[in-house]
Amino acid sequence: MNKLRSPTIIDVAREAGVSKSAVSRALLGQGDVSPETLERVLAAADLLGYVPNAMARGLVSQRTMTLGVVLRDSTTQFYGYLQAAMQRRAAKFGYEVVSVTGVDDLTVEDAQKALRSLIALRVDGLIVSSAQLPGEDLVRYAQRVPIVVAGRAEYAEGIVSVHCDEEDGGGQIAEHVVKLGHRNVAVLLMSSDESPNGYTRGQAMIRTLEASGVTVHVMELDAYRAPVGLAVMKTLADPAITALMCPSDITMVNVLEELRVQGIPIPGRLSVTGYDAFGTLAAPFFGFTSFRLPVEEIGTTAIDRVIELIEAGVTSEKRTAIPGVLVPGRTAAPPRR
Amino acid sequence: MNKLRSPTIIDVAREAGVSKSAVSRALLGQGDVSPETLERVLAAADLLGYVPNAMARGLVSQRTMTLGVVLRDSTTQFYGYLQAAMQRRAAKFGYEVVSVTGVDDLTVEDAQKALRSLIALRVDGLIVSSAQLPGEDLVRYAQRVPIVVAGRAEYAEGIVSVHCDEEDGGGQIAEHVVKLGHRNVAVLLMSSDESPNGYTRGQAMIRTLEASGVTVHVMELDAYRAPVGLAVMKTLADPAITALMCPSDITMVNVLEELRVQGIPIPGRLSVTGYDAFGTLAAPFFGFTSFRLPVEEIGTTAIDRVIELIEAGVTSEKRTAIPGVLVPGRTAAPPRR
DNA sequence: CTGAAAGCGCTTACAG
DNA sequence: CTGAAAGCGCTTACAG
Repeated sequence: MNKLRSPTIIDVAREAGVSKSAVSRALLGQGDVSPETLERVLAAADLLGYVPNAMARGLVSQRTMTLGVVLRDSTTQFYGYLQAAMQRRAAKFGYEVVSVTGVDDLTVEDAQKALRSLIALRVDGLIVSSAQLPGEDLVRYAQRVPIVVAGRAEYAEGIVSVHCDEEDGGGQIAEHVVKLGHRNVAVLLMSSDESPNGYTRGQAMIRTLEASGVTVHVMELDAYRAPVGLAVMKTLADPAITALMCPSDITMVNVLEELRVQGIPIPGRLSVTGYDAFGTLAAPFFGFTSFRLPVEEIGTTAIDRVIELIEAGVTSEKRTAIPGVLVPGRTAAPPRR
Repeated sequence: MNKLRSPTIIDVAREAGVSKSAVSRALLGQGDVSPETLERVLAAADLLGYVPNAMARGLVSQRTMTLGVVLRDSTTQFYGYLQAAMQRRAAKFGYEVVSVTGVDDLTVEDAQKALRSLIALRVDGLIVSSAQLPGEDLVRYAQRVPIVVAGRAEYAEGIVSVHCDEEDGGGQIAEHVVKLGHRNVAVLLMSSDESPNGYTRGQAMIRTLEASGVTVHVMELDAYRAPVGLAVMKTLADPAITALMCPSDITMVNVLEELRVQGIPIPGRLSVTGYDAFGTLAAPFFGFTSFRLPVEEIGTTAIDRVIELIEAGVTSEKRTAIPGVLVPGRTAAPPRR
């Protein structure tokens, strides 16, 4: 555990018998160096286990080739998938991705702190995926560093966003329920504070159902993980209701547990739908009727946008809504006559 | 999108009408500053939206107060939970956590690249959670920067590790199966290359079963997500076998799907067990019989160890095995007579 | 093709 | 309590 001093460019230069300028050029592969110098530098660097100090490098070059990502909560699978997709895409362009995540849920304060530490690291670009951060906080920094919001639509001045087309998604899954023949449907609606996405998709469901002449029973919900007992009770109390639409797969699992405990047959007595359809809950075994969020494309596109911003200063699109895909399953079926 | 130059300490100094040394002292809160200077500096910094350049700061102070984390694959929930736990703990000590993740699966090469870029950032400590990275690669860097391996036991010289007590875990869940009365049990065993943890826990299951006089049928598996069709077929072909033990919940879900398609009643014809028991698959709705990995404690302890190493140069324990807890569920029951 | 010099934005002794 | 100076480890014009 004796802390060895990390070798610097000076050490490499001494070992190779050249100047540190030569080492820098050789390692960067830019500027001219003789083949012989190149070889000696490479050998010396390897021998010493030299890893260039990114701070010193970034300080002078004013570029870090690093993208910062603020994640709302890494325990939610969406963020894990997003992170992976971003990393994969960024690597293609030679950028590194470093991320800071919240725990349980990122408070506004946490998110601001995370944002600041990423800015302190002077990342070349920032991707924010946290519903909580107010747009104004972003605007303030967006003049200095390119910022892209991933996972929700952002309307603040000068902020680019990439998100799922919730209008389309909520509409598609509601249409699926309509086509199955349901005429009385309960919808669990998220509060818009807690989840703008959940709210938007819920409203889209409601609109689509109503447009088809379906009677809609709206039940409000505070959070994806909020208790659903009451909503389930109210749904079952009305024998006319034959389907229950949830704002997420997590919520759906909670609903299904309530129904299981009460011995309610699914989809016999009640059809149930979710939303998300990726990760472990998307396994065929569960057979959840859901709607797949295009998490991969959201990540990829967010990276593309931020790199456009970094390298060209402008972006091709200010807001990009990416469509997902309906996932029919075994939890929703035509209503029993 | 006009890229504004970020304000530097010089800008703040000018605005406050003091020297940059004074600004530095005021902002760091160390060294003496008059209350008046303090106030003016704070006001100026706030006005300008000053965020200290972490690179410049790190370059001179030789400390970054940042911990680097290499994650195998952020789409696996274990890593998401680990990341969150680490972040939470590190924040308590004033450290920031930045993580680099693999995609799908981190190759040795990816992991090395990730390690190097974190070292280039001159993080104060490193936590590696990737089964693939050879111990020797770690040893090489461990002389320079404290490294802790999280999630697997590491025996390489000078490397500290924190992991689940797989011996105990495999043993406990096997004992549960024994107590239920099974006398003929199939065990899906991971290859040790793919997953040292999976292999260790599998061996522990086998040992425990055999010690109780149970007949064990070992079936090898390449990966957690590998197809399980053949193993399930072989298990069902032998009517004496009444239980099937899986190395993870993910594998278990695949097994259950095979069984569902074939219409095999669970746990009537066959009891099935998993391993992991956190995240979405741990919801009561599923009722999986499993064993909970102490992911929270692994993360917390890993952070504690790396901070000990950074601040004291030594650690209280070289290898820490943390026990998990048995989660009885509805997928395992006494065998049908 | 090469090296000496300046400078990136900070912190930290060091005088005063 | 304050500011001038040195220096962290690099890159980048600039002469040669």
